[in-house]
Amino acid sequence: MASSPSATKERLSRELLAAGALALADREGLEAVTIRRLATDNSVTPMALYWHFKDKDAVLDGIAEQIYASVVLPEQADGPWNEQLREVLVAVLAAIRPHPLAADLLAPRVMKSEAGLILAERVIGMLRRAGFSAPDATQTASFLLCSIVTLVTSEPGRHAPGSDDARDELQRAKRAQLDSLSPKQFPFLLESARFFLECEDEESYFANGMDFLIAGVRGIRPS
Amino acid sequence: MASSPSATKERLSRELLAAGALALADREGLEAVTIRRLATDNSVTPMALYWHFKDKDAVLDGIAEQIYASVVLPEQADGPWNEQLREVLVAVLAAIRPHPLAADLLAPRVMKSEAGLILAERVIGMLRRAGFSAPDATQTASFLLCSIVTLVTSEPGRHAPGSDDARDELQRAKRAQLDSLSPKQFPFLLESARFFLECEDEESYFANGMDFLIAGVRGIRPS
DNA sequence: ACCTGAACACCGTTCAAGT
DNA sequence: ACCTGAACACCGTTCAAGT
Repeated sequence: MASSPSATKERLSRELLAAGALALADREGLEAVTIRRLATDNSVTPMALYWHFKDKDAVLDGIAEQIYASVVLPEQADGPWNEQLREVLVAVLAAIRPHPLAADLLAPRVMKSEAGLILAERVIGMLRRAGFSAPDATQTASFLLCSIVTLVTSEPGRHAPGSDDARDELQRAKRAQLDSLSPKQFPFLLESARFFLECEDEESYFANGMDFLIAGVRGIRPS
Repeated sequence: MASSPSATKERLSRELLAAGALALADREGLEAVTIRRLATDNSVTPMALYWHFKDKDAVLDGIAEQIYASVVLPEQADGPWNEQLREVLVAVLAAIRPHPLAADLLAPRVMKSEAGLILAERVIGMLRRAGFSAPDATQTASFLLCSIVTLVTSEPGRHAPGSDDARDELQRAKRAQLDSLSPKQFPFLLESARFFLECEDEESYFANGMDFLIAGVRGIRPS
């Protein structure tokens, strides 16, 4: 059951533990990420983790750090601000999408890792050059990054953790609940029910989201 | 220390408990909301709560329900879709703003309360009338509601729980971290540091956010 | 219907101690 | 430097029992 049950007993390390924690979160959700669970998965005492991390929050910081570090930022180039911005946001989205169950950690932790700082610097810089004041660029950049996370965490039919059976069960319950709504009071919700339960076309969902965000920025951009 | 230490020993009830839970979350944050803590605050055994709630998650559902129920939806009127939409989003924002520490609960729980369902129905309906297809209206409505939450949870300088001293300490630490960044590598971040730490003009922050969202919707709206 | 008592399996964390 | 052992204070939850 160990997440990396290599017979070669490797030394523990911050990076190794963080990688295991991320993998665990991806498989079983964030609630499964527990000091004690990580310990047994790494064949070690719970207290061993406290050598590598200050406390549990630092472990979660480590998970977030890994995801931010996996963002492959496009080369700095010149071109229309909106195209540049889009490229960066697409890169962030691509890094977060593989980790829907860990994404809840990200928003409050951008400024807690080198990779997150680099990302924030980049986005703020782009907005500044696009004409935003310093406070507006700051707030908009922060909101944009959170929005990418939201796009992933609130995707309809996001695969929850747990066994397939458990998920089917939950899916059925949700459908039953929606279908039982009064057609007089909730006509649109009834029509929308199936689109809440699963995302038929993920690519167009995310493409729409990106378009929305770029349009939003354009809308409040000082001319 | 009880949250409602009324000498008149009232009977427990779902609503009373949920109200106490929300008040507690507002004061001390969601981590403080614990079955056992609620029990002692209400001078009762932890197990007493299980009569009124299936489990802890149901308690959290109760908190979210209260916030959604506090949304004062504007009268249904006809007028340009964007003005109508704005009014509704403003109403949602007004309901959430008083509860920044509980807001993290809201996004995944819209469809779990009557008030949330009414809200979703309303927004989807508006988007449908504005020309959106059923799937697009569903996804956009869901994203919009999450975005209002994001606006509140990621407001710079959002007041964290804990004593004033503890917060000042945290604030100082953050400032120190930001100020210590390399000016060559993070020029924009340094310029932005103060705007991360506190929001100088809350009203313009939220007004900007609303403008952003409406512009986003306009941007992806089918003509 | 509404609440208590005792018990269980699980947490995060500290502190002293080992190598 | 890196890990263990024992212990503490806290969780959520079940089950049987009381009124």
